[in-house]
Amino acid sequence: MPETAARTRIQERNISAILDAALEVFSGAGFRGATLDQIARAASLSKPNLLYYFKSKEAIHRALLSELLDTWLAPLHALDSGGEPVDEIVRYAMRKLDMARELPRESRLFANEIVQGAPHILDIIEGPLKTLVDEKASLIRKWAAEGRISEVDPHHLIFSIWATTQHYADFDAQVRGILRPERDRHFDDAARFLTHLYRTALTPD
Amino acid sequence: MPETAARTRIQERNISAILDAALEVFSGAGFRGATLDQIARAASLSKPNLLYYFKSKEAIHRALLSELLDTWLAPLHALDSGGEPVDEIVRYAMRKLDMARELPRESRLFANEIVQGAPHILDIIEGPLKTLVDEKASLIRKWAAEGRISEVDPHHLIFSIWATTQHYADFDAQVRGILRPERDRHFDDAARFLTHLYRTALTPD
DNA sequence: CGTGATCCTGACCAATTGGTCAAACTCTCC
DNA sequence: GGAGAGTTTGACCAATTGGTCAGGATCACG
Repeated sequence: MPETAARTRIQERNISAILDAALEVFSGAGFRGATLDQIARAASLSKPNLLYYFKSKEAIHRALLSELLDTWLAPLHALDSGGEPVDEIVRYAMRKLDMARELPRESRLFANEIVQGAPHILDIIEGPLKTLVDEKASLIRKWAAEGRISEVDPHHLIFSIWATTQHYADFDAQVRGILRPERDRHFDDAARFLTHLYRTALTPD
Repeated sequence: MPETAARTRIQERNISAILDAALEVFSGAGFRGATLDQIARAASLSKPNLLYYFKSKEAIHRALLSELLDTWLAPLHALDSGGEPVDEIVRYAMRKLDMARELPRESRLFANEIVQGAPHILDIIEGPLKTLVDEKASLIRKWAAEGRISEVDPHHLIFSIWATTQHYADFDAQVRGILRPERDRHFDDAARFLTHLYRTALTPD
């Protein structure tokens, strides 16, 4: 665990192996449900070797969360004042839905964390995340004031987009259990449904 | 842990104290994150005394889930073919939102379980729950075929109602963190937003 | 090749956890 | 008030868990 700025090839490889293994384990079991042995096994390393790179279980978890936060919030950052408002919001929802499909482990990592009261990231939620959301909420409110989308509460609009899209990653077990024999094209169906939902609700008059 | 049919007053009191304590602890920490000591403390009982009433941690968890399942699905059961379709569905969403407000622990109990792959209730999801949902989906499809609501995928409509309403219980920490100083009337705002969302999306033409 | 830094491991540890058990206590009901 | 069922507990246990440590293996580099 040397604090040198540059990383050895070995460090590079092992640290990313650990983070990947940790993502797998933490996202499937939550912080407390995950064990260092599981992570070590998944990373093909010995437990003491894990602790050579990260000084504690918490340190791994913290590193994971902060590594992934930017990725996770990128789509909201990309919500731009440039385009056509309704399209812009629908495209945001679609981007989030894509992320639920392609990064389900990341989604579940945050879901686990937040369901249990967000003990490790409350400061981020109340700080940078709140700032970002408030900023985008202003934009949406402006669009509504200009009559370019219908009058909706921007915060709750954003929450509903998070909820409906992340649902397909976080509650995957339930979705699959209920859609059972009807094949795996359910992300396409979800995309169609959500597009309709938000387009009709946001289009003015 | 006598298997007698009728329950002593003491059994009555202690079993419900245990289930209430377990709901508190399991919903806040997940199955694996919860400990018997925590539950025992919350129920004001000794740990061996807990295990006198339930023979294992799993048994407590199982009892909780099955006790709460009916309550949890009642609103969907109540979705009736009688009323005006759009009202009926919007009222279903409102009932679910009320439950998120009044029974957040129950919501988080199920959320924890499902996020982690639903290991203890997969059979219920794939069995009775799927049956119920498929049945209500048929009803919704019928309404759409009759032109009384717009053409939407009924399964994804139901998922989106679950997602948007339970979000306020399951991700409460995040919602509160972001809405921070803006007071606690956010359930009313959510109700208004969701009513608009589903009413506009479901009203035909 | 050698040497210092980096990397890795087996053995070990203290704390926690789910669970057991025999003995003691307490309630109920005749 | 006493007998038997029902209730409670302290002491205990084996397994698991997060974490340490001294020493050995391996790498980079002059």
